[in-house]
Amino acid sequence: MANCMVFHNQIASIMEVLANSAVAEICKLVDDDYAVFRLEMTQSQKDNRGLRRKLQLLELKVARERAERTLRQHVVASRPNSVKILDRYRGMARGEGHLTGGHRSFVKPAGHNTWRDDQPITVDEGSGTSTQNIIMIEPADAEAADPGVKQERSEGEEDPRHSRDNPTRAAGDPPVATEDTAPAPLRSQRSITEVSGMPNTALKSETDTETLTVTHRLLHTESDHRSDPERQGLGRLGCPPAPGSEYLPVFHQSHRMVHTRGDGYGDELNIGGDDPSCSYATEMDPGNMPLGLEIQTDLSRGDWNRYSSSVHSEGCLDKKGEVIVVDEVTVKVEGDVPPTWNAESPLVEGHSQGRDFLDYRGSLETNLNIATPSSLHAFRDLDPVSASMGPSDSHGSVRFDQVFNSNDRAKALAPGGGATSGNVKEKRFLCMFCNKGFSCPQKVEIHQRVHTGVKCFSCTQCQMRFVQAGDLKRHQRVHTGEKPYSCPQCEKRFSRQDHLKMHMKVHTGERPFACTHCGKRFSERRCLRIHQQKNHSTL
DNA sequence: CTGGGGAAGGGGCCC
DNA sequence: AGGGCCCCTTCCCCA
Repeated sequence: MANCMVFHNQIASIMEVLANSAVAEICKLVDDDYAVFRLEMTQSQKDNRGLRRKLQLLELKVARERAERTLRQHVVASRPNSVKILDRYRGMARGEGHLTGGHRSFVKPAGHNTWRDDQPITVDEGSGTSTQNIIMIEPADAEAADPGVKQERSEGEEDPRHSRDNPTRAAGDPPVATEDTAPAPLRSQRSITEVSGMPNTALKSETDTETLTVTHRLLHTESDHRSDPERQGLGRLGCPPAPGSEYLPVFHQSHRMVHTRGDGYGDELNIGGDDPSCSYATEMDPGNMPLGLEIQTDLSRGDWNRYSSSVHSEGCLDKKGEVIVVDEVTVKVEGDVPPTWNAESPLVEGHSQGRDFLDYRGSLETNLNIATPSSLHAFRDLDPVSASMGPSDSHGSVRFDQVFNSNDRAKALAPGGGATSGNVKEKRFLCMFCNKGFSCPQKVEIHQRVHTGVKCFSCTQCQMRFVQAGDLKRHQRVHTGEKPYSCPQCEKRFSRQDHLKMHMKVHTGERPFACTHCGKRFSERRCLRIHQQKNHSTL
């Protein structure tokens, strides 16, 4: 019996040893295979990256050739050596171009609050049917030729639409018939030629070139110049101390828009950056992406993605405020500058202190396609928002005529108030969409929601969403019925003070808007406009 | 009935 | 956050 037990134990121990050795062998085999597999994977990925780079280079080359060919066809003959800047967005941004169809596409270069007399402007007003207006701004080289002229036009050059900022009004003059103001005169001779009906390919090519270049620069500098407000000790709403004196374009972008490629590289991304407090979420369907976005995402297949998590932030509720701060090292212009590179764009001139500054609009212009009203709508429709939210309604579209307050931009970039001034509230952080300056990146983020269509604040009682918390709060009075403002002259109550103010005109008989044609006065600008359109239509 | 204008209500956005 | 201005739409009244 004892022998039997001993034998059994020996058998058991042998079995255990055998099992252990088998497991060890299996593990070894798995490890070896896994190592080989990983090696192969790495090699494949390396090959893929190499092929992608080649592809991008080829695309770049083709795009550049195409752009050059197109430029040659449309170049303005008067300045053969000038740098051409294709700027589609400016025209669209002001509600011009094809957005308003037939409106003049007279634009002022972004970030450029001055117009020079030596630059002819050619405005094609008769091409309202164009679906693609391209503003070619030239030339940068003329700036150096006559640097003093722009000082003469540093103010009072704003779009008459923005009468709020009109100095004449500020001086106390009633805003009489502001709608009657003639369309913006050709304020200078800046040579802006709108090329109507230019094929998209031309613009796409330009954008392609710029995007690639900008992306490469970001990649090269990201690790060194990444800005992390939290790491810098910034609070949620804190504004950073001014680390330098340059204007800093703030690069804010929803990373989800870049991460939806689904090509495997997205796995490397940190997608945990969503702000949980924000009910907003953006999903871009690659199939529905605007053309320009595809360009960006093409780049994202490569090295771009691995950096994107640090580049992007949702920015909802101002929690993160991550920005890319691009300093002068980042934006050094090298010799091989694409024709559209804004190395000498007006933006540079706006704060020239011998520093180089690149306009990232070219890169983001790919995403600017999102910001067109139609695509914004699509953008919203793609937005699942919160679980309580249904499909987006028709509200909330971005009105570009309001968005682009050129006077603000002028103030932001004015020599006295810009980077060269000693103002405490330097507006060093630029919106990359419209170049408007802000004093801290958080403000830029909030502002840029205007362009991106990001609306973080949703109403719990309806499907409305808002860019700003205050807007939501104000909106909720619609549901609550709260009307804290009462008219002292009558029983009427209002939910908003400005509505009460407007109402008070009923009692005061104030009619500040007068028609310059017939003298009829109106209490509202809208009424005057309608009146003039119907009775004195010159539009 | 229709069009013009007044008034109110609401959203967008900037300061 | 609140104030303020812009714009728009809608409703109503009246000639």
